[in-house]
Amino acid sequence: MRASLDRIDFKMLRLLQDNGRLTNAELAQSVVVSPATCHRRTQRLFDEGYISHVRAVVTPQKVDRGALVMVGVVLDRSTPESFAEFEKAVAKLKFILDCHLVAGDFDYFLKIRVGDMADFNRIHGDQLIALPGVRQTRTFFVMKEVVDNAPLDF
Amino acid sequence: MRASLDRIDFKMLRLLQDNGRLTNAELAQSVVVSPATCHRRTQRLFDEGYISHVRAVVTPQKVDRGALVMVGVVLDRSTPESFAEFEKAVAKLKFILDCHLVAGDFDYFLKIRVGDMADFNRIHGDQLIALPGVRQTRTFFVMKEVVDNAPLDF
DNA sequence: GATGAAATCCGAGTCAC
DNA sequence: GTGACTCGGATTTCATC
Repeated sequence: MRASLDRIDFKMLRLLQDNGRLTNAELAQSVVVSPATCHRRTQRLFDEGYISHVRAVVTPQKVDRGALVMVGVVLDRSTPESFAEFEKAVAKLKFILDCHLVAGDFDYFLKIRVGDMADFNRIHGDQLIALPGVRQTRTFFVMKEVVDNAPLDF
Repeated sequence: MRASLDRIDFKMLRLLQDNGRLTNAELAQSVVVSPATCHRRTQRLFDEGYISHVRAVVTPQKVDRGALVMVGVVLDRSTPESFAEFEKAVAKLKFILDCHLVAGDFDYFLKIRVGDMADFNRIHGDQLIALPGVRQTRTFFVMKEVVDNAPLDF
């Protein structure tokens, strides 16, 4: 089997990233191969992990998750155990969309979606500062989402 | 037409968010309605904007975009014109996945994906500090992606 | 090892109720 | 909201290169 992607595979990836509902027949037409070949290639993109999954993107504002907040977190101690404990606890909080260990003034950056500022303040007091090992947090309310989760450019 | 979503609609939204490739027939079974009803409800979720689009999620590491960087940006001036100009320029840079206007120590937060640190350093020098009105940037390299773009919990 | 044509099967989309 | 129907796409097989 071919080791990497050719021009057609990349085009398929981009098309599917833009529209995950494309039918195999449409995709085949767009990249000018037969439906059978297109189907096999698409399978491969999934099987080999180029596409991890397909997601219907839900509009946050429509399901009462219109408020976005970025939070910088500093832990008490910078030990592997401390990090592990924090990360384990974060995974359970479903309102946390991103959690990244970073180099710089913070240990972690969180991206959080909630209904509104009141929600966030309650959650912050109840759940964020209660996370294991948290020394301090810095909250950045998002006032305008200029670009959110743009497609990958490759 | 019903003004909001019932329990079945919410379940469909969650299922489609988890797997955008679900067939209408499968979805209908999962929520225990007929395929015809399920089809109409799904249509509505799209037509009324509950689902904005469907995306195949491409694995960044597989397409040489394995490096993630968060960048805080401070502008020279806090005028609407300055903001508008900055935002317009940001929209053209495809390696910027998120750009949010925030309240706090920064004006904007960016989330950026590139191939590696060398890529980022070149881009930072060439394109980020060259963005209109940028006074300073603070870079946070992501050392570990604990959670990235988790599904929305609603 | 990959391709396209053809054949089968099954779901999407529509209509009447 | 359901059931039935038609059409077209998904998926497999197979011959070919």
